[in-house]
Amino acid sequence: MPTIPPKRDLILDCARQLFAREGFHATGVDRILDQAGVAKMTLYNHFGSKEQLIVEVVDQASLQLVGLMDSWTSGSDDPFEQVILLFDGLAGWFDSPDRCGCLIQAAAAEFSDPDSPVGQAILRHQERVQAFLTRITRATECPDASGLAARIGLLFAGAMSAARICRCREPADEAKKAAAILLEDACRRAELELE
Amino acid sequence: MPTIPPKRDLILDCARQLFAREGFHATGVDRILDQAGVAKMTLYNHFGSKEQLIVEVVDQASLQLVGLMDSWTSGSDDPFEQVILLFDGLAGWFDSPDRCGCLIQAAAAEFSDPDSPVGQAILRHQERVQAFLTRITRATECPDASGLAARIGLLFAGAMSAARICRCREPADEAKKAAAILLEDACRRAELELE
DNA sequence: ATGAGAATAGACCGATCAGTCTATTTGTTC
DNA sequence: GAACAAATAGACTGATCGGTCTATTCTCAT
Repeated sequence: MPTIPPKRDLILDCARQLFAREGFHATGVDRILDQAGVAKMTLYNHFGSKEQLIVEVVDQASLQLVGLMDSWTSGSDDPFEQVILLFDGLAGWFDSPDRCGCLIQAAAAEFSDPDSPVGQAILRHQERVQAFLTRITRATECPDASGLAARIGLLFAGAMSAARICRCREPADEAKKAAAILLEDACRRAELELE
Repeated sequence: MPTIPPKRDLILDCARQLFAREGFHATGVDRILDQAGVAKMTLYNHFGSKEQLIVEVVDQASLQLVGLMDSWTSGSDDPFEQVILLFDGLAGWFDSPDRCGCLIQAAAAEFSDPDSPVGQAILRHQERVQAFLTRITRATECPDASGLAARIGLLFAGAMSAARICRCREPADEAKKAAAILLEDACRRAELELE
């Protein structure tokens, strides 16, 4: 017997797909039950409410995305190459046709109250991403690594937002160019200051 | 008698506020009617359906935003200064406490079908913004003005997306720095090629 | 004053919403 | 085989959804 019941993961997976495709408010609980082939009480015994289910879906999606970012960049130790790999990975991520944008951005659009449970989950994600990017930019040894990470994060978020609309990899490719320029510029300035 | 009935604009305004604050699916038609103090048939006589109302709200929000972008940048003819003014304007825009992100991004999150009427309105907005930014970057006389515009557009979208979560002007300020670097870099490369 | 078009209140429709409850069946472990 | 927890189907609740309909009132130009 698995420590985590498979039914629970099944519900989580189906909910994630439906939420991503149709939106959170537009997806009824019954639709999730149909898709998962699961009884209503099974869902409510596991999650208690639709809101709690959404929180867990958002948290799972966040961990999955940050995990992907980590695996994309694991091929190199050089921060410059890592940023390239990061946006290449993102571009590949958006190549899959069934993908419709970033689930966490969608959640942020539908749940604007930062004090709500869902809002808190979104904030947790934002911190995870920022911590990850800062870990990369700190290796450049240029000052203001967190500022540089924030700017690269903006490109990352912008690429996701644009990809939701155009449904292609071009935004990620364009963001890669921009991120490379920002990183190059930051390193150049750091060298100038050292002289 | 005004050519455009004031009741119609009142509905449009209330709907825009509620959609921005609560989301599109989460906002019922009745809530809009209460807020506007208007009878149900008045809304349906003017717009025909909730979906059509959403389309008009999105279109109005798009025209308003592009108009703002135009007014922010109208203080200068220099493309470099215009980009600075653009992100300064955006930062100021997000300073108002009642603002919760970009309505068009929220619409893109909730209506993922690009063929739907709402999806079409979102695409129209994207084209408007891209055309506006390209008009600015073309004045730099550097090659790939549209690519540069796309990259600045990513920063713009990223700043909006981040501001929805952190509810502050910092993302726009950070995006301004990044955009300045991108623009500077593009001009520098153009000069190098001329030599 | 009258006729017309716009707006009104509010009942009403079937569908769906999130969530609860019960009674039954299943699968696993002693 | 007995016991127990997990999952099942499905009826059910009250509320809300988007949308329709009717009958009445308001406003205003003729």
